[in-house]
Amino acid sequence: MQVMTDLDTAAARLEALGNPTRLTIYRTLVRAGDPGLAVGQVQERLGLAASTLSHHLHRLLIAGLVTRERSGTTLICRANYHAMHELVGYLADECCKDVELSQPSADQPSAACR
Amino acid sequence: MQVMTDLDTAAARLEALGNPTRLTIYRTLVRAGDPGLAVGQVQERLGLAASTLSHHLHRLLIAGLVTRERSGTTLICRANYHAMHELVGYLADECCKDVELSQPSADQPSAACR
DNA sequence: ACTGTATTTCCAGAAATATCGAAATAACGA
DNA sequence: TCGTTATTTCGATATTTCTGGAAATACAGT
Repeated sequence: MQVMTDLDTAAARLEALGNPTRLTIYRTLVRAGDPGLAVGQVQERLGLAASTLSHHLHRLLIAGLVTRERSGTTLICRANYHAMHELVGYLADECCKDVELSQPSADQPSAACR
Repeated sequence: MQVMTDLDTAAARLEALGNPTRLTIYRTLVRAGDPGLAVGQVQERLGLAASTLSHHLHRLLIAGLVTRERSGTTLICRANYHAMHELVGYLADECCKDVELSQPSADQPSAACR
């Protein structure tokens, strides 16, 4: 697994997920799994204004956490597991060495969790 | 490990970490390890205005990601590994079932990562 | 009590964010 | 090309966030 080295990238993804509405959207897409969901289906499930949803999806998209693919007039959205995995890997490196193994840092190793 | 069930709590922690300055502060505290760092030491290392640093530390504090303890006139800050571990666990449950095991959800299981 | 050090709180301004309705765009089918 | 459906972009407003200087608070030592 490729370790995310860019702190700003990690921060951008954390910020993208750090909004209850967007985290709910992301969660919905994760649970939808491989087939993904059309924008309209997400809107239906969450009851957001179309423009609001579009705005949040855009944020998730530019953060790399969601991918989109056109299928006719509808756009299919999917959670990008790779980006999330990178992010979790980054957090694990920063804190919880026991969740994911990583190259030892020059600094003193962080204490084990729990 | 206790699974974090509150989406809003997760979002609050993600938001707290989703700012480059705060992520840097948090990272600094993680690397400082068990002895922690005084607020002034963090300020010294990162070169922030005292009030700005105080503001960000407060955000991390109320998110539960950092703990503080007074030692004389200085306040010692430490990364709260438990909170981070909970957060990583939550993200893993939402996305990457292969990082952490969790109770199966009623919805269809999310696809494996990578 | 007074002084010095460490840190927070208060204040204010600039910038970013969240929300939603209305209008615009994209793609399909007839 | 026209109409319909799906989605985004635009515009506008209310709220929140980020930043840092100045003042206030907390503690220790004398």
